[in-house]
Amino acid sequence: MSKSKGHSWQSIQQEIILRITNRTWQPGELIPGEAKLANEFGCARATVNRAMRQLAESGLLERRRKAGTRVALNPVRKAVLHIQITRQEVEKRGGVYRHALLDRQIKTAPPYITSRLRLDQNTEMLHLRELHFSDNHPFIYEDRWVNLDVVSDIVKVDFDKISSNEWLVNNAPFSNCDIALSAENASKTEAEMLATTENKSIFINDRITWIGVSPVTCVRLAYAPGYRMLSSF
Amino acid sequence: MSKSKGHSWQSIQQEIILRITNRTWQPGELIPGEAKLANEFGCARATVNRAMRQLAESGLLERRRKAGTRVALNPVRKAVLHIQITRQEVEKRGGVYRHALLDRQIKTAPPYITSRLRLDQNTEMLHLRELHFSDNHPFIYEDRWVNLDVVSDIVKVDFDKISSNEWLVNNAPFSNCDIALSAENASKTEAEMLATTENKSIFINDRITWIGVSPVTCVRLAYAPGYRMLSSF
DNA sequence: TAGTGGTCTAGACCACCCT
DNA sequence: GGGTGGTCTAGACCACTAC
Repeated sequence: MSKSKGHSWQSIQQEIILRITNRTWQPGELIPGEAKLANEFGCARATVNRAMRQLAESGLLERRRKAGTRVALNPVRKAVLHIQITRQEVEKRGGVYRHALLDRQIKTAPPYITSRLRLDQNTEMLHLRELHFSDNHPFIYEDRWVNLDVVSDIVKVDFDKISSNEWLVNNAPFSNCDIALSAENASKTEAEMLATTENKSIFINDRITWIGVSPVTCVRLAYAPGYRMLSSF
Repeated sequence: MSKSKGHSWQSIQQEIILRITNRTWQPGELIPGEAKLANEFGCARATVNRAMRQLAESGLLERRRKAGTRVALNPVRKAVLHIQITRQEVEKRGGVYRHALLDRQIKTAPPYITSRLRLDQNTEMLHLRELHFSDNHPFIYEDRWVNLDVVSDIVKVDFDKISSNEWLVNNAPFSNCDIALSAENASKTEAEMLATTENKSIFINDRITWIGVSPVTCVRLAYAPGYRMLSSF
């Protein structure tokens, strides 16, 4: 009964996890309500609520009003990806960061970009191509389109001094982001950029950021072979 | 001043996001404390706390006792991956799911497995190889090792009826999970399994689950070409 | 319609850590 | 030392939904 004066929501959460991994409470089973557990643990209902709410958010519990709380039967567990600026990603791995601007043009965006961004065809956008290095080895080849209607200041920026990635994060707030991770065979260009061979398998991170319903930028990151994106929960 | 009787934590959160995207509160800037905002919004401090705490968890704010709350300068944004059983993943995409057991043996695990799982060398483990189909096309080729010390019941299961993935999720609770996503060129075996050609780029999901400090299972999922893992925030 | 979770309040104490 | 966020409480009302 764990009469352990578990007066913090973390300790209550631990106890709940214990009973699930214990199989005291089995998958699919209805577990006691907030009031009952608050009583048992000798704490306020809000404290139990905080513990259980977080477990429900992470997918381990399923809660419905009136129906009560169950141990999730087919838990959709949620893993967290930490999205940070490339410089920080390199430095966190212990590398020395450097970036190079390859190309910078204001031009009409191709239809496959404008349609994904829900912009009119023939919209003028800023197109950037950059290379990010770690210890002087190519790490990421970046191909980016920027919506000038939202980020008009960007035309004045000197991208030899700061990467577009870093400038945008600091100067172009966004509210939403769509991410698609995939694997592709390197094109000839990508292979040259990343100092590898054509058709080598590379990790692709396609990202679109939005502020409200307006697209801010759309970027394709091609990682040098061997990259592993880590996550845990 | 938004005198809009914003009496829910969600509406307060929206207002905070608005002021950040507005640049009313700029990156790095100190924003008013909980008490002050509670006063302004006409709600309890706990309500403001709930709104800001969640924004801090998602990386948009940085909070420290005494120092106050700032708009994150280099926000480490957190995207969420939804990890679900393969059958659900296929069905959610509108496909008809089927799986096939290719191989099942209890044998000594190779060192590259035991060392990752922090198990003794020469530990006997259950090795499984399975194929998951979507609309009768190969979707995932799965290579799995299971720790029999933790999941001893598994030796009795008939994996023609249920995939190891689904059985484990329902019967072997875990507390932690490490995920590594990468891109690799298909080996000859993988190419045959996934009905593609050797060296084709495929998306790899390497996963280890733990219960406390004990490894439960370690699995390598190789997705058929064209797979995209989606996420957003 | 009754029971459950979701949320809000007003107040309180505490841990942390900047000044 | 004092100001800030982190948390807990006891109570309340509401929304949803299984029954």
